[in-house]
Amino acid sequence: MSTSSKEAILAAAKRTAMAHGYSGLNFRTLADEVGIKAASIYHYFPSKADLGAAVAKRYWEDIVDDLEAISAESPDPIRCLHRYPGIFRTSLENGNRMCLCSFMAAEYDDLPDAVKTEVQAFADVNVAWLGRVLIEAGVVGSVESENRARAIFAAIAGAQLMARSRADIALYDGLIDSYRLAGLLPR
Amino acid sequence: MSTSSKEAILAAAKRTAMAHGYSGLNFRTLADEVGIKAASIYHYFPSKADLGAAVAKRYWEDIVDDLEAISAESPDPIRCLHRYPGIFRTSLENGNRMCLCSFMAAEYDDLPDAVKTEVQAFADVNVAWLGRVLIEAGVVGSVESENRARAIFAAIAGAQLMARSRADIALYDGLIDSYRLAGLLPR
DNA sequence: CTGTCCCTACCTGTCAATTGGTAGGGAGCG
DNA sequence: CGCTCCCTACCAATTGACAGGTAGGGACAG
Repeated sequence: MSTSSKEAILAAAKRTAMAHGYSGLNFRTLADEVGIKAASIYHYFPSKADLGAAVAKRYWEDIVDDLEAISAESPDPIRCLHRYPGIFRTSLENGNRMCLCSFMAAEYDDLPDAVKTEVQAFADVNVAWLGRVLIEAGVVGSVESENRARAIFAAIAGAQLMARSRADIALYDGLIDSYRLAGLLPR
Repeated sequence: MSTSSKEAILAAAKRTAMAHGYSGLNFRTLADEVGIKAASIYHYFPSKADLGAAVAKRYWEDIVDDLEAISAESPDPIRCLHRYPGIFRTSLENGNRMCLCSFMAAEYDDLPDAVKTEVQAFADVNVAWLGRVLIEAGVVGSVESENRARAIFAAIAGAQLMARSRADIALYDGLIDSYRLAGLLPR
């Protein structure tokens, strides 16, 4: 097969979790989408918690790739910062989905520990990248960079959440514009 | 009884939904908390969708009261804006819970239409209040007030989400500080 | 004052569907 | 043979929902 079942399971689980969260994942629906039987998923993932953790981990690993791609393609750090909101915009474009880890942040209380860890890692890699680029761009000093990075990350997650609740990408774009106008993001 | 069963159901459902979302609501657990049987809830709410809509509606109605209280107690609109983040902070203080409607915004795809309506109403009343106070404070003109209000609302919702995923109120406070430093919120 | 009627506020019992998870088997490959 | 990959056939628990019953109280006619 061109893609293994394990990869297909991860891909389908990612799509589902971005629309319905961790609690919205279930083995039968997932198996149908992949074209195998529910019990077969247990061959690759011993439990739902393991699957959830694997999906969340793969999710932030993919985001790291995207961030590195932006850095590689845009030598100008300001240009990188301009492109950053596009990552979250993509989820909305893709069937009004949202960031897996934002959804799971809401589900925090019901998440297995292994999944919580990966959700936090997602925020960490985003904040790390943002902090680095903010310093390069000279937007803030190294002391404030992490706080500002967190603020940008949280604000964009909130914008995505609000836009999703109206199924309105233009609302997302407007919020990003407002963040720039207000001074949270560079112009 | 001092409080009717209907009110007790609404209160318990609110507490649960703020921690586990709409999908986390279930009639048996709810009934146990109230001290009645699951079937009895149907006497007050014909379906889970009706219960969800009633809880979300009550939620934003209570927020309207809180906002009016802030306006009444603080003649200075800047002081009102300073106090606004406290509303979302309270949820975190209360067992690391989060805004009911932020949670439900994530669950958007699985929400009955009646519930969606109330979730959007929550955002509307917040944005309306913020927009009004922003104008009074002279932070922005009447043209930009709604956009800025939405930006503040979304950013604070995002801050709450991020703080919840770490069960860390200090993180929330830090984010609000950063919003002020960056110019999104008035100093 | 009394019997009838209907309402509110619950209850017991049950159902069908969905869920995460398990036991054990089989086909094919090295 | 042993390993990978996937299957059939289950199970127990949970869930939203429903049917039908009952205790108590108020209203009101006779």
